[in-house]
Amino acid sequence: MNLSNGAARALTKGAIVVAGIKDVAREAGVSVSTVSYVISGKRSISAKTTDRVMAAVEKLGYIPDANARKMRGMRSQVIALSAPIRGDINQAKYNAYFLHTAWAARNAGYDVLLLTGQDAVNDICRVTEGNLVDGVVLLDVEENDERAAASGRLPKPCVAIGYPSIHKRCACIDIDFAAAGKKAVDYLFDKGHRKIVFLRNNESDYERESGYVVIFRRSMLSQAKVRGVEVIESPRYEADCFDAKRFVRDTFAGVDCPTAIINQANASVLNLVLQELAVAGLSIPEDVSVLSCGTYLEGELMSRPVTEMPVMPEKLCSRAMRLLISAIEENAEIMDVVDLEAPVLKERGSIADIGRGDQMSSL
Amino acid sequence: MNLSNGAARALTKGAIVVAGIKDVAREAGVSVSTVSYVISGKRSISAKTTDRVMAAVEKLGYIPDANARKMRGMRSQVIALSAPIRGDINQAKYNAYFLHTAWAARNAGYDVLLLTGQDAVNDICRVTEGNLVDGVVLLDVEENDERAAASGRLPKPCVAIGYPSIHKRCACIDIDFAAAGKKAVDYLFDKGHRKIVFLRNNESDYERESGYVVIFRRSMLSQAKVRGVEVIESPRYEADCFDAKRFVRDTFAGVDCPTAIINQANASVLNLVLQELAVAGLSIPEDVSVLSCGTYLEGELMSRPVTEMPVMPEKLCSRAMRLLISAIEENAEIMDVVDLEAPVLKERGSIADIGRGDQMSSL
DNA sequence: TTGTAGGCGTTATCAT
DNA sequence: ATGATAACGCCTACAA
Repeated sequence: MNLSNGAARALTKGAIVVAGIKDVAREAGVSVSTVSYVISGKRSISAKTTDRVMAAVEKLGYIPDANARKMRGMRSQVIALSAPIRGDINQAKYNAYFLHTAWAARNAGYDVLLLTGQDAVNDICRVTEGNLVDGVVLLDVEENDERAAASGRLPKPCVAIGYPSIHKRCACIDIDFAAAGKKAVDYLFDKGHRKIVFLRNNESDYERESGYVVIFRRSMLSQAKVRGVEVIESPRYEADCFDAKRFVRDTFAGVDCPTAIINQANASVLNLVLQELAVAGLSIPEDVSVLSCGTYLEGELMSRPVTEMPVMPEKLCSRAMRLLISAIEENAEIMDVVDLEAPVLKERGSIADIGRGDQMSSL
Repeated sequence: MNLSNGAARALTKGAIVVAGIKDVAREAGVSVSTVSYVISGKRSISAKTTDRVMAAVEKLGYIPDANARKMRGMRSQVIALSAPIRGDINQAKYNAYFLHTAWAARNAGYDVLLLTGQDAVNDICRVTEGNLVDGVVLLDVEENDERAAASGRLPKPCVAIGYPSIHKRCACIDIDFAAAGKKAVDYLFDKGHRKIVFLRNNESDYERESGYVVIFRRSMLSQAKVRGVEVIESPRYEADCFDAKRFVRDTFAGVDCPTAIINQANASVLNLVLQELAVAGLSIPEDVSVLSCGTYLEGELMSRPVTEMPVMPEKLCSRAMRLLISAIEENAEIMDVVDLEAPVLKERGSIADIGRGDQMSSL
């Protein structure tokens, strides 16, 4: 008999009583190990004992202490999600990734710890080395991402949603934006377009070399050169400062104006442009074709459907999570995995074939 | 001398070595308690010893195990953020709250654990009783919120951003939407408006009695009755299915059409309406006045500025966090706190005074 | 089938 | 000023 705490061991936290495994054991009239085994199911226990124990668990509302459990080398069942807030806090694009990551994690029995601090590398080290989390997902990965570069030192597996140039021991999941840039040009080329305007993303994303934004643009421009397609770039703008009226006026005023728009801006900006095109009397796709890339317009309220090469957060998140879980639970070696998904083009009738259909392009 | 593990105690996790406090102690040639005190600073240690210990900490990259720490009754420095995903996963409105909560938490030295599972009450119990978190923030609170109703049983403090009818032992932080509904009507009344169209939020929010949406509408309608203001309600619609063209046509076709819009829909819907108003040749505020409520348009890309009574997530989140932290760190009794902020009206020139200025209303 | 006991890494309470 | 050691709550090898 344990003298020091054989008596009522129920702890009071504030006004609320939290039962421990010993309380359950006493209530059920068995030993603590029996309770533990009933719960973990790692040993066969007689039905009668099991019932008594479960009844006690129910009665006391027993929930094992997550920390004591982890001290025994068990997993914490928590995934860290790194999404550093850089500059303005209005990062609407994160949202889908947050939710889908959390969703995928929960389905695998994990919770998500949100790391949004500026000092991301530090935070990640802290929670992995402190055994707070079992693995890490990197969001909003830049071309030269210091988190990905530091992932080599982490004691837990790590997956990036994105494709940084340095990715020591950190798996990468993304859409193949290089292929996407090429495909966008080829697709429009095949439909006869020879002069295209590129509607840029807001400038801050280029400045910090946000991975996909840069890769797509670079590849698109290079393929345009290959095909002999002329590309005009929209003027640069800061987030929430885009002048759609001016853009439309300047771009589509002259006689030899572009026949298509490749959009890399977000849904709001694109919506404003569509609106201004309508005001200017230009109809889609008769007067102007529109191809949106790196967006996901299906969930957005657009003033008209737009053909796009979407990035689907749900898919990326669930694949990233599957990979991470396999590393956590089956010790799978994922460090060298680079999984770039081929881009998909969703036709929604915003692109016209302007009929120089004599050429063919190979994908 | 401890025989069982006095030797090299550095644990290997995967290929990475994690040092424990014993390793640091051995490296520095001191006892574990000395290391602990150097780190916590709870006892004065000679400068020489301190230096040796810190050097060892640096060298080994020692980071205390968060779990062992918590076993000793320390805080986990983690806040749970409950934002159950109901129905579709495209809950863009959550985003600002996620980021601002995380931001406020980090400033106070806490991380955020995201709980988005369907079974919110269960998740909250699990993480609070399991000592995974020090406190809970409730998001997207409904009129009859089961989480708020269950908060009485939680062993950790809890703050709701919202104002549910039942809130046992759970503090509430929100904007006073009842006052906001009243103020919206009074403001337009004072400017001479006597017939108003209410642009509803999407239907799912009313169905599940999302707190603020319901409270605002109810109070607005009741005050309209008091003032003798006629209110037409926009047709119901599901998320992402709003027909703006039709709404504008049906509402502003006749001779005796409304002179003002009170908007409760999100920025996308409102943008579509503004667009259609322009197409219909109606200008703001000359032909139609617009007052948006429960939105936060400042961060959005609107086709024109709109006067609004904004809900500012940053403010709510930081107040909620302050309150929660005071409960956690100073054992403040916050259970009975209900903190409803007076609504603010941001003029942005979308409302006309149509000049029956003979009446005055008291706020 | 069930009970006993040791240990996970840390902090706090002793003693030195 | 520093060291040894007993908890914290749980899991599991070993004993019965």
